[in-house]
Amino acid sequence: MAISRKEVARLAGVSEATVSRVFNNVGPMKEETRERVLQAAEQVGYVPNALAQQLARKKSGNIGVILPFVPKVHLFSTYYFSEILSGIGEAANRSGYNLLLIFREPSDAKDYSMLFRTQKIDACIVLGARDVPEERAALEQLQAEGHPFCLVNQRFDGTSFMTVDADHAAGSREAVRHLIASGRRSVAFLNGPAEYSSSRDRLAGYRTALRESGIGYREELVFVGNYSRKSGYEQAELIGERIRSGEVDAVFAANDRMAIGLMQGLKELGIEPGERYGLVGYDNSDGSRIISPTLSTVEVPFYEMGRLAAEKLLKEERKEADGQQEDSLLPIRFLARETSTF
Amino acid sequence: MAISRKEVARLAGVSEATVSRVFNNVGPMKEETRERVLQAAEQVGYVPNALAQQLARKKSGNIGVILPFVPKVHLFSTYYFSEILSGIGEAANRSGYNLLLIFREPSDAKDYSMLFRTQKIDACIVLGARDVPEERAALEQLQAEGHPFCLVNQRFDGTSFMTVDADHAAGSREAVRHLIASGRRSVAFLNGPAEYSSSRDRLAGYRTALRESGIGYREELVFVGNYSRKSGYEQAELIGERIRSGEVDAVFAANDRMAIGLMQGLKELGIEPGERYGLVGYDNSDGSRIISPTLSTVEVPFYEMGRLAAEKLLKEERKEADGQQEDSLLPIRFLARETSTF
DNA sequence: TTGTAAGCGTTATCAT
DNA sequence: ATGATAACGCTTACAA
Repeated sequence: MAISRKEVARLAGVSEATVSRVFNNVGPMKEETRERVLQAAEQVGYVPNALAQQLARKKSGNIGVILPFVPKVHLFSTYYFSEILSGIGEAANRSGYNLLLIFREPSDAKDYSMLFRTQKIDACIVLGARDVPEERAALEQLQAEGHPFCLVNQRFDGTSFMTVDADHAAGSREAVRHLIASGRRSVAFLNGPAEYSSSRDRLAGYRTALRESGIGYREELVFVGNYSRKSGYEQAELIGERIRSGEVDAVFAANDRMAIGLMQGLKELGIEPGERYGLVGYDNSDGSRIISPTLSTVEVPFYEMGRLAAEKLLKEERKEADGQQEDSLLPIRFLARETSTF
Repeated sequence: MAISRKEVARLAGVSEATVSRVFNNVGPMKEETRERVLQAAEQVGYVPNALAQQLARKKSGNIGVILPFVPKVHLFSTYYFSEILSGIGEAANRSGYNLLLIFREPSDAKDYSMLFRTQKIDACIVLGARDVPEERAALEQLQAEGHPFCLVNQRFDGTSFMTVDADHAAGSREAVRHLIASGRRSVAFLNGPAEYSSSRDRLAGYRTALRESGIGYREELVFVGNYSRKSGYEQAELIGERIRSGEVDAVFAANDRMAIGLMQGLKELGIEPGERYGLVGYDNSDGSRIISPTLSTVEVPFYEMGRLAAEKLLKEERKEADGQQEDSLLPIRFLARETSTF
């Protein structure tokens, strides 16, 4: 059994309350008493019991991180989650919070509220959310019940959910502008599902860039995958035809994985990126540097986004936030590489 | 404030103890009482407070997962951790355990023991451990204090730590055998740091394969990187020379990242894999399929390893283990792809 | 500056 | 089959 305050108190000749005070560094206390307690604690190897603290404080000290359960995942980039998670970890660590990992099984009902009501977590960060009724309902419930949470890389229109997002419209606009500026005339767009706000943002950026260049938007040049490499690969035939016919001379893909899949598919059809067609991906994933020719892409500050989400949440926990915090979009950076160069 | 047993008890006209019994499904009880309680709970929206349960049970219900803190990580494969983590998640979820993520900062002293003594976790899984004195000491302390833990993909010789590992010696042996069988005569080995047992296992497998083929082991054909792509890239010059001189006609790399780095470095020197030299990596990472030519590699069941580690631990928690569980090595699978084919 | 004692919301033992 | 009640180990008024 563990050593408790009691023995420390007895050994130091003080009350249990005093031991607590010393360990919480609260209230005034004689330096001598302090040292006596600390020494006694050291002697018996006492450390406060976190469970008891949590119960007494009514705080678990845990931040829940909800992320899609993706065994054998190749849907999302693992890079994406690793970076965000590390960012969250850094901020949480620094504030003495722990991270409770929660895999959101596709099957089970999204009842995030339960995590709060059972006091397992004090706040949570939701990754990989989609704008579907089920998810919206779950988040609205959280908000209604006053539980602090923050979304990363996903906004829900018409709500006031706390969110950390990057400026995907700007990133996409730049990517497409680059393609046009380098002489491409007809840029196809391989987007992801519209349930992700980031997909919608990218579409907006794509359209903006076209408009700014006086190029008409043509719906038949917009293709949709699911962000997996396979889904990019599968569009190769269709898009390849357009390239052959000269109808398309560049593709902007909503992420690197799809871009890479597409690139591989087109290659099998004998169509190489660069001269033949310009290609830009999105995420600056490891793969984009590995593939040959190297993939032009857009860098997203995932790590920063995770860190920021945790910091916002923690700030609110400490009540430092007066209601609204500004909801700015983090800047992205376009990276020109070989696939978009002649 | 949260609703507690009290109100439920009052509303159902029973004692608080009875409410607990119903929720824990313990002891005999009249079906009618049961329903009355459940209904009352439903009515006021009662859910048991996890913190109170944990304190009373002296169990946090958390499994700690310790992993290296790797911001902007490109040292370890994120694929590696994602897979293992998902596997752990599946097993833990199924048993009602939560995952507490703990980033091991390179700087701070490894005091895993504290996590147990404060009762934050009931058991833990250590990822990415290295066989260095500091780490050994921390783990030995855990064992001495009787805290259950399990290592994944890393063994410590001379200890009886619970471990889940894959048969890297066999995997490496097969990889090298394949290279030799396909006509290569002089296989260099680009290994990772010896603090990882998996590096040492691979070396053993490499040597076994050579011996079995009657080829002498030559230390000067063994190179060491740190598992990063960069470290593979940096060996290109040295290894390239050997290839040019005909001293080396194949390379077995201890992971895909180094293999890919090396491959890129050699390419810049005008040396292409396949005909010129055979190359085999290790991990079957995404990159191995993305790169061109595709990288022959060895598949490791990371997901399974994570799942197994959690299951072993949970079995012990439930005292189902009679001391020793068998410590078998999970099988790996060699995948021949383009870089090792003529 | 320190002690006393009332929670915190359960679990689990012992009666009844 | 159910009720009382003592832990669990801490935080935090309130008293002294």
